[in-house]
Amino acid sequence: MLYRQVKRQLINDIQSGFAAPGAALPNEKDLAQRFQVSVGTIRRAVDELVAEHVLLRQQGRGTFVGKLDRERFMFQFFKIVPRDRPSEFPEVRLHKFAKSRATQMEAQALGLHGNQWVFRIENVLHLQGQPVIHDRITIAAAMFPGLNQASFTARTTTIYGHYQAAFGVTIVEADERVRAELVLPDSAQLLNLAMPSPVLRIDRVAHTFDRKPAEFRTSIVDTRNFDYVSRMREMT
Amino acid sequence: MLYRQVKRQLINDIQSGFAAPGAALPNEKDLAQRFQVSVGTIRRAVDELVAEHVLLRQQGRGTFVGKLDRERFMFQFFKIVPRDRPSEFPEVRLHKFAKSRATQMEAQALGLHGNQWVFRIENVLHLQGQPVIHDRITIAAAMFPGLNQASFTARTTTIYGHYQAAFGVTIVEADERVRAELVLPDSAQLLNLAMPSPVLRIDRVAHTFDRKPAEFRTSIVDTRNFDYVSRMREMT
DNA sequence: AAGTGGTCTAGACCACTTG
DNA sequence: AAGTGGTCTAGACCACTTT
Repeated sequence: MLYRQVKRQLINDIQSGFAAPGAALPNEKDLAQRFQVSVGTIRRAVDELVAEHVLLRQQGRGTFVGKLDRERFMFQFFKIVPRDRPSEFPEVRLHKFAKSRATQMEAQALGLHGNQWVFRIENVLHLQGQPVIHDRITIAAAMFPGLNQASFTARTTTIYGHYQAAFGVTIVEADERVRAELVLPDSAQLLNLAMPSPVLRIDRVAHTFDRKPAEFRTSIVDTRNFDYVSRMREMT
Repeated sequence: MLYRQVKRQLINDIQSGFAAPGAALPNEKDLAQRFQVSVGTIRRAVDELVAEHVLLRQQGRGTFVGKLDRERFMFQFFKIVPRDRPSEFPEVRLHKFAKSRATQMEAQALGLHGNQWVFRIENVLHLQGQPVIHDRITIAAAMFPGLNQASFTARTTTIYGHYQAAFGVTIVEADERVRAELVLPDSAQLLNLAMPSPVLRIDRVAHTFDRKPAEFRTSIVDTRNFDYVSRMREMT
């Protein structure tokens, strides 16, 4: 299980900031020397991290730490697509930003004990010029020290890219539970929906390494013109 | 790209029935000799098929052709789970079985040209004793020659297991599009729902090897007590 | 004890990117 | 031309299952 130890070390390098998002790793021979293992063992460890999109290999160029930019967010974490059109990056408008105590449900989803402080962020996502998604995000204040509305709004990347660049929190996977509901008044107003309308509700827990929960998000989606897409394959 | 050729050969062995579901493959050394490659190349090809759940490796015992039994169906293809309970295998009740001409939408989903014959199968799936899912399945008659209601009903395994055992059609992946709708009268009656009720609608295209479409299925789900779950990771 | 897959090694050669 | 990752080889040794 040498390759497991190598993988763990590489993850540590990323979490500690020693290997920054977008930066190149040493070549495989050098890594092999550093860890005192063969190149094949390095490749096995890197193989897994590439499969998880944590690292990115480019033949002839090198191996790089994955950045949570728009492209990666769209293909890995954004599953709302137009019914008969190509996919599109949403326009995100901040609706609310607050700091308060976690509810019991939030604490459970985020693995907190007691009434820890959390940030609560609400966004309305627009597609093709129309409001389509109402997001409520909850994150533990302890994991994102110093976060505030100004810095959050001033970010130049995706929300997950901001978590990664500003707080060293790399989101690597997410679990979602989806159901159909009648829209509630607050979301109806934000999404310009009549009052009984069916909407999709998505509860997502996003995790960083070692399946540690980092974000809880509930999305209300108007699916008159958009679908939630899912591909069933592999599923490790 | 030798390992690609080996993988293709192994898939052919499964599709042709030469390697039957549940049967053991020759050991890695013998495979290496048969294909005139090294064991490492065999391992690489088998690695990928194991990741796709087409093959199953058991240390000390051997490598086996994956069977689409209840366990595999549940963890790979059945994503409707109780909100606060462990998952459960559904009781499937046949509601309709018919042979007719494909609609344009079905023909497109299944990659047919013209008004080919299709089987249309409707099921009601029960969970915890209650009707929860209304399935409409469409499959091309040409891909399932000789299928009839008697043999379909008499199957002793899952529907996908039946495709595999009786017709050599192995489902390996599925694409789904999910949305919220108000239930229509026919589904409302089958699921005992009042008449405006929000339900989940899932359009699924299931594929066999080489992404060849094999089944189109629309599921209407009562999500008052159940969720559609999805895990975002890897996503090759 | 014999047979299976699981891990690791050391090295060769190829394909691609960059200067 | 030099440096990177991608493929393939041949073999050693380990862990597990079965007889």
